[in-house]
Amino acid sequence: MPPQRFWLMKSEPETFGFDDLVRDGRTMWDGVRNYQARNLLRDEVGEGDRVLFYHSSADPPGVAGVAEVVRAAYPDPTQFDPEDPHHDPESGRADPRWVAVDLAPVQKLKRFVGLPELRANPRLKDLALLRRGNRLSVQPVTAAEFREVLKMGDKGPG
DNA sequence: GCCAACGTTGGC
DNA sequence: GCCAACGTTGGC
Repeated sequence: MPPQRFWLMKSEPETFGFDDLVRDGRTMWDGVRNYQARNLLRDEVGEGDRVLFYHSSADPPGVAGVAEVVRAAYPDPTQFDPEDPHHDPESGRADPRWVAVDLAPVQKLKRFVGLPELRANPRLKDLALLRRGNRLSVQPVTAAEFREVLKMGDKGPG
């Protein structure tokens, strides 16, 4: 078994938030249409990896919980569906362009860790999420960064 | 609603 | 291969 790795994945809570993941028990994390993110999903993200579930375009934005990758990359079915907003008419079933993974909830953080708080933590200064202009919907997180965010979410600020 | 940042597209 | 135009992301 490959070593467990750590990621941050974004979701818009108005569409699908961490509480929805807890309710459903499992979800297909789909709709990635960026090549850099696709390559990470396809080549690097593996079953058993741990995920910081980040609420983007949200009020407030931040990390809501921890998820686990329960199925590694497979063809994202939404790319073939003409009714789906993520439909890609140029992707064919013989050579699918986009992939999805499945996630399951591990734990909701005791306390939501908002973006300003992440920014304020010097231990997270290299977090990919905080780099200027970053828009990737899946990003690598180091084990130390992952632990740090969990720690922040386990108790009060400061 | 605004706008900065970034990716993609397409004319040349 | 360059680069302007355009679309999207996402915080504020």
